[in-house]
Amino acid sequence: MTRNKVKLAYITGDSKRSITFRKRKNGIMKKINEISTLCGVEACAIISEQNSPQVEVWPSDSGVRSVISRFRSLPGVEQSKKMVDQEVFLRQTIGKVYGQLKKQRLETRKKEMTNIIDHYIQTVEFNGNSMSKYDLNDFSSFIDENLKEVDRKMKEMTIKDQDEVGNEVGL
Amino acid sequence: MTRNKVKLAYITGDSKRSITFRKRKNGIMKKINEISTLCGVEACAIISEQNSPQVEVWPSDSGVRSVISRFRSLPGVEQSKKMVDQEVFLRQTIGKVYGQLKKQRLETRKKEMTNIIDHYIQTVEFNGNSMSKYDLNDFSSFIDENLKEVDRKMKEMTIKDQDEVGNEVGL
DNA sequence: AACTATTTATAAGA
DNA sequence: TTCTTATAAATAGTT
Repeated sequence: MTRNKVKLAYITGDSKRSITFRKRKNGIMKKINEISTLCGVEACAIISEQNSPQVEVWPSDSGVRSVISRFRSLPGVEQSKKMVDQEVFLRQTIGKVYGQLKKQRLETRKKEMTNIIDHYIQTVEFNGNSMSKYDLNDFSSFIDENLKEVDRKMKEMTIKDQDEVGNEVGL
Repeated sequence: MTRNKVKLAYITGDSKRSITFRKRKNGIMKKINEISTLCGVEACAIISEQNSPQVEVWPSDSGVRSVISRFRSLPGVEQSKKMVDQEVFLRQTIGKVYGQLKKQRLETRKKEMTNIIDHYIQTVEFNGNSMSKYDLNDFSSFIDENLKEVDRKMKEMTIKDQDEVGNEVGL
């Protein structure tokens, strides 16, 4: 897709395939986060590791998801209108405490993800095979990359602007 | 991301959000298929519909996935080498019978997806809520779009070349 | 891991 | 809604 157009077929070169896998997996995870934030929907991707039964799950932010989920369970509300309010409120709240949360966020998110993945592993049979193994390594690197960008942006801004940063990074 | 740069925050306009949702969902599904084909991995995305508990699952082709899955369960093989052979064989075989399958493919794929979704719904609790409803409408439109492209390409080619088409469409 | 030349995705507009 | 098009984003090959 760039220096050359790539033919849509299995990449036989191990090194080339690994690089493509890592790049594209990150791209998909980014887009999962984006559609979740932009459209207020729950979304995740499940991508197996190469040459192993290990499975990678990328959930959208679990806090946002659980709020949306609880909101949806309210009986008889005008959901589409209220959802907007809920979202606005959620983002403002997150923005206000963002400074405090920043340092703890990496560890917290890892734990959330571990819980979510455990939940899947306990309950999902994927493609007919029970999932019994998983790997958090790639989550970590993806998170690290995102946090770097967030930290850079935070340095340029005042406290007053931080709820906007919260939005930008899809928190 | 194009005529204007879009801010990563919830889109409050219903119409705009719907359009973005549909476009981006298709984009993600396309990329899921691509990474699956390019890297020989199992992949799927689970995206909820807006304002509803309905869930959309886009599996990579279930036939390919089950073959890969069975291959992986073989004990003590050099998986990375054999996987290449397996993939090549799989693609050639699919290519050879592609002409025959073409007409039945839409219906078959819908059934496969129904089965997969049913499997998820029976076994997954998603975000703490049991998933009990789903919607195949968007699958149909996505499939229809793809089939259109496939059919167009098929008309330009001889039987001899069809295994290549099989590759191109990620079959 | 970082860099760019290109391809691809997509927001607006028709 | 579908198509078009200008621009943003993703990414293949390279360093």
